[in-house]
Amino acid sequence: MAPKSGRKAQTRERILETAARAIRRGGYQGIGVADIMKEAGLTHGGFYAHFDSRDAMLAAALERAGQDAAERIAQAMARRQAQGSAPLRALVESYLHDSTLASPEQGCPVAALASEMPRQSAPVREASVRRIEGLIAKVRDALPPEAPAGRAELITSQMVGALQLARALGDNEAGRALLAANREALLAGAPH
Amino acid sequence: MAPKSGRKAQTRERILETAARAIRRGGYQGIGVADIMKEAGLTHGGFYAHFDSRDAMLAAALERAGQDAAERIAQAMARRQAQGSAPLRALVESYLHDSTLASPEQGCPVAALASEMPRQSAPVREASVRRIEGLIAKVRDALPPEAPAGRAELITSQMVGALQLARALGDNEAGRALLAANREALLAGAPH
DNA sequence: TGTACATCAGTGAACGCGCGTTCACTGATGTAC
DNA sequence: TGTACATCAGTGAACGCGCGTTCACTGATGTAC
Repeated sequence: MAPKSGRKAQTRERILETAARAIRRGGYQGIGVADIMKEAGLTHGGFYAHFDSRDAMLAAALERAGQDAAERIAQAMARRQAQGSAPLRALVESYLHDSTLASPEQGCPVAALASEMPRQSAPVREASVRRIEGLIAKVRDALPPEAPAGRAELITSQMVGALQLARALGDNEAGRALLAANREALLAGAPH
Repeated sequence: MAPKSGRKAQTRERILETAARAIRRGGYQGIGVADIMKEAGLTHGGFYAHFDSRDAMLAAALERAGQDAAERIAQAMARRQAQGSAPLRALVESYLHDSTLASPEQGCPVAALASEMPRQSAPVREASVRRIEGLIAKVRDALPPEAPAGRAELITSQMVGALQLARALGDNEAGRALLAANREALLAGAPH
């Protein structure tokens, strides 16, 4: 693999960051090679100097989107934990915050893409599986060690489903009410 | 509107049923006008005698898919209730049955399409909102009347999220384990 | 019952367009001496 | 320090293809008398 610090590597990073946002905004099928290159300030012809195919780029962009979202969530959790919230509370309040309704392109790629995942090519599906497992692991880390087996899977399912349904209902009263109901249920009885 | 029993109306029904299966299998973007007409045994040119546009067909197909899925779930629930299951148990066991992993085209269109919904045209988004509300209402009907407000929204979020994540993990041990964990959690303490 | 005509559902060729991909080229950067 | 050449990242025109949509036409069905 080429060194990461050269000019070409920097350009590749820029394309990848653009794509990581684009797939969360428009879905796997919602954005084209030319769009992404243009948004990254380039012309479309250069694309294949950086990726073997559109599909290879999608897999890489998904991974990048996962890293980006994980960092953002970690920062939001840290702020809440610094103010005394328990880890699970910090996670749920961050993941299901009202502001996530309006900014899918900065949010969790699993929530943004879940129903499209089974229909992708093998490399993209494999990257999708890793993302889901990573998300479940992050939830598990926020649970107290005595939590029963399977608890992380449940919470992840509910959070992902809630965020998707809320977004489909819209950034309005209905969507926010569904989010709020899920937040409260997930936190019922949880420590501060 | 034209009479529903003529030859043309029958053909329209056939296209609609085909499309209702196709969008659950391939997503809103995964299937074209020509594909659907071919699968319905027709040539693509006739499509516009039945629908104003591809988009109008998508909205109608989503509604049809919802009716189809609602009927199937109602039948599966009835079989279980006849054997003594409480309504909620019958619903959860039907909705999250292992067999749903392999047959999205006969399943719930909300689970099949949720993450694509926010990106569709206004008519399709409106039809999507109606589908989600219909699903929540179906869950509410299965709950005992003393259930707290918001309970149907939670259960719906968890079921939709679980089915999507399980499908993305694949029709294998990982997917079935996630489904099973969610079934058990939703039924913990529920009456038979 | 039969004939002539009108209606109408479905056909298939054609359109304009946007997509993923390729490739010859350009201009900037780096290297040799 | 300067010149000549090689390397390389990015450009932009071009390709083949599939898509949604249109439309002149065909052949079957229905109606009038």
